[in-house]
Parts: sequence; C-alpha cells; structure tokens
Amino acid sequence: MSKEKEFRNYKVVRPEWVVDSVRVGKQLPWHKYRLIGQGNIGASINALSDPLSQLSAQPARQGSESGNLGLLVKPTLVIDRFNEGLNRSWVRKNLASDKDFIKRYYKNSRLHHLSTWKAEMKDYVAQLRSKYRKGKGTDKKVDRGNRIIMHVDFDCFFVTASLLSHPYLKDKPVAVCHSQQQQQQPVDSDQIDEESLRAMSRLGGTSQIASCNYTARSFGVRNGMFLGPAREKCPGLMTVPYYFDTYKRISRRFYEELTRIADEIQAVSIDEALLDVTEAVHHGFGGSPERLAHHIRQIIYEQTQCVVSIGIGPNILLARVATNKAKPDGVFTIAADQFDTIDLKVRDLPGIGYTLEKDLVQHNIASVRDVRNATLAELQAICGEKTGQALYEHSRGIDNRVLESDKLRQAFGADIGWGWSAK
DNA sequence: ATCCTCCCCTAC
DNA sequence: TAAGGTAGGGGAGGAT
Ligand SMILES: Nc1ccn([C@H]2C[C@H](O)[C@@H](COP(=O)(O)OP(=O)(O)OP(=O)(O)O)O2)c(=O)n1
Ligand SMILES: [Mg+2]
Repeated sequence: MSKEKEFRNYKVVRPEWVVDSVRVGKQLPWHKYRLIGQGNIGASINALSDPLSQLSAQPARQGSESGNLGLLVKPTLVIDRFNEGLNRSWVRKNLASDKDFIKRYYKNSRLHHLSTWKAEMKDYVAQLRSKYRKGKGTDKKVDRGNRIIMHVDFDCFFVTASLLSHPYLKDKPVAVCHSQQQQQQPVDSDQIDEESLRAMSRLGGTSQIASCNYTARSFGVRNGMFLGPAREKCPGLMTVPYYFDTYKRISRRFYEELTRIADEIQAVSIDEALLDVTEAVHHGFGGSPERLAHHIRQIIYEQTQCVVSIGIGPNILLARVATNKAKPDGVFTIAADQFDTIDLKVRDLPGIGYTLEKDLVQHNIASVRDVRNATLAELQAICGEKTGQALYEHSRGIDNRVLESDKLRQAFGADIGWGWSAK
C-alpha cells in the first residue's frame, strides 16, 4: 500500500510489458500493462509472485499508440568520479566484492553492533538472574496493579563512553562517527573568525552521527544525522571514533548492577533497561523510588564514569516519557494522574515514528491532547485496529504491558545495505 | 474467524 | 567521502 502511494505518479508496469515488447521488437504502449491505478493491486501482486503465472501470461495484442518508456526504475545516483575513486585504496578495500568485505563491514557497523548486543544483553540478564537467584516473575498477573517502573538510559552513550579516551573535549560539541576529518584543535564557535567557520562547515560528508552530546544538541544536531548537515548547524562540531569494546564493557557493568537491584528487568538495548522496582524500593530506600534512583545513578557512575538518567512511572510508557524529561543527568517521575498535564506531540509517544506522525497530522491530530479528543474508531481508521487501540490508551497514560525478560527468539537474519560496487 | 503471505514501521 | 542492521509488532488482502 505504501509503495502504491509512493509510485502513484510514476509509470509502473507488469513484467509482461518487457516480454511482449521484446517479442514484437519495439516498446509497446505502457497503459495496458499498468500495475498501479487499476484497482485490485493485491491480486496483481499475488500474480506477480507466482512463477507459473509468468509462464502462462497471455501475449498482448499489439497496440498502435506510440508508448514512451514505461518502466520506471528509481533514479540511481551516478558517481562521476567513480573511476578516479576506484584506484584509491579506501574504495578498493570496500568493494562489496572484496573477499573480506563482510567481516570488515560488520566489524565497523555500529547498527550491527547495536543489534547483536541487544540479543547478547538479553542473554546476559537471563544468566545474571539465575546467578542472583532472582524470581521467575511468573505470577505477575496476580498483582499487576500499582507497579513502580524505572527506565534507566545512559546520556549520549557513545559520546560519553568515547570521551573517556578524549577527556579534554568534554565541554565542546562532540559527535561519534566514522569520519575523523576536522580541525586539529577544538574551537569555540563564538570566538572563531568567519573564514575558519566556513572552512569547518565544509568538513562535512555523509558519515552518520551515532551519538552527539548535549552541547551539540543545543545547535540542533541529532543522533542519526549526516555529518555535513550537522556541521552546517554546528561548525565547531568535533568528532571522536567508536570504541565498541568499551561500550560493551560498560554495558555489562550496567546490567550486573541493575539486575542485582531490580525485581524484574528487561534489556532494551546496549544503554537502556526497564526495571520493575516495586519491592526493591523497600530494601533500604524507605519506599522512595527517587532515593533508589539516586542510588542507581551514583553506583552506575562509580562503576562506569558514565551518567544515566532515570524516568519513573506506574507503567512502561510513563517511565519512558519521564526519561525524556529527566535528561540530561536527572531523574523525573510521572504519576498516573499527572500525565494529562504534560504537553506532548504525538511523535513523543514511543511507537509513533516518522510515518505515523505524518498520517495523524494529516487528520489534524498533532498533539497527544488531540489524540484524546479523537474517538477510538477514528484512531483505528487512521492507524489500524491494534495501533489505534494502543494510541487511544497511551494518549491517556494507560499502558498494560509487563516487563519481558524470558521471551524466546522468533527469527534471525542478516543483511547489508552498504558498500561500493565496480559498477 | 482465523490463517497465511508479503510487506511496512519502529527502535536502538 | 563512506561502515544505513535487525527483531518484533502489526496491517491489508486473499485463502481456508
Ligand atoms: N540513530 C542512532 C541512535 C542511536 N545509536 C546508538 C548510539 C547511541 O549512543 C546509542 C544509544 O541510543 P540512545 O537513543 O539512548 O541515544 P543516546 O544515548 O546517544 O542519547 P540520549 O539517550 O541521551 O538521548 O545507540 C545509533 O548508533 N544511531
Ligand atoms: Mg541513551
């Protein structure tokens, strides 16, 4: 459905257009072969994926209108300097056909690390739980009410951890990315001359920023941005490299401490965990979640020299939203009856990303308050049955999900969508 | 209704 | 210059 929308204004034909055109030795008019705009696209697609249907395709009658080229392939960027680049050793090493390409690629891909670490940390938590003889967490359905959930998340994790090796950059705007091209010395952008500023903003490129610190964020830089646009916003932006081993070492200490403390724990990622501390707050913290949070922040900092922020709430949703309010370097609590008073955009809700935000805004739903003013049926018409239901509940601060630490893996896979080719 | 297939979307 | 992976929830449309 999304592709139908994306290609609505393009000429997209079924493969028979190619076969038939070859058969008659010229380009046939494309209209009769049109894939989009005929209705019933589902059936056409089913037919496409059935190899027998290709064999039995009827030869088309010859049309008389003169068709122009109907098959549209999304335009591909052609690198003019390709041949020049081919001789350079960097490109030669990164041809996807190189025999060690996959190994080298995975060694350097932060997203690959993120994915494998997530699985490893789930495993590690399971190990630690049995080592610490933590409960099975099976009877949760009995007393689901009145839980205390914490969301613990390192502040700009990769930057903080990389800066342990580059401490003198701590107060500058800093990003972690592969490109290390930059001024030799960090500068303050307010005391630098125009020309150097322009020179620095040209030190851009398409290296992705995995993480940037809060100084950089004050300029509008964000995780996931390309370095080029980031330096336009923040010309003095310094970069530091990845230290993958350090990130993993820190994360293991993080999970060791948290698993010991929490009643229940769910590993969310290398730098982020959900805790159920309903009982734990009574073990030396006088029943105060904030005092326990303070203790956790202290102990994690001692152990890792990295800062975590903590969100506290009666369910996963509120704890996560609270973390965003807590950052950087803080703790924030949202009680069930406070949620309505917080001014949030739909995009601030976990689970609402780029596309769902667009879909909702198209229906004049931009804020969480707007969601609350919509009916369940309206939301389900926009987002689908379950997503609409979840949105309806989340907009009211309702979230009945429980922490999961012992789910079985359902799938595995591997893919690479980057690399250089010899044309 | 429910299941199956082929996607889309989100998160880190 | 450049290292955009991957699991899991879920929707649409058709088959059973
Ligand atoms: N687009 C992204 C987002 C994240 N990450 C990596 C680097 C981050 O440091 C780490 C953790 O992601 P977070 O979303 O927790 O972001 P940060 O920890 O960097 O910042 P903060 O949590 O303070 O917002 O995952 C990445 O490589 N690419
Ligand atoms: Mg973080």
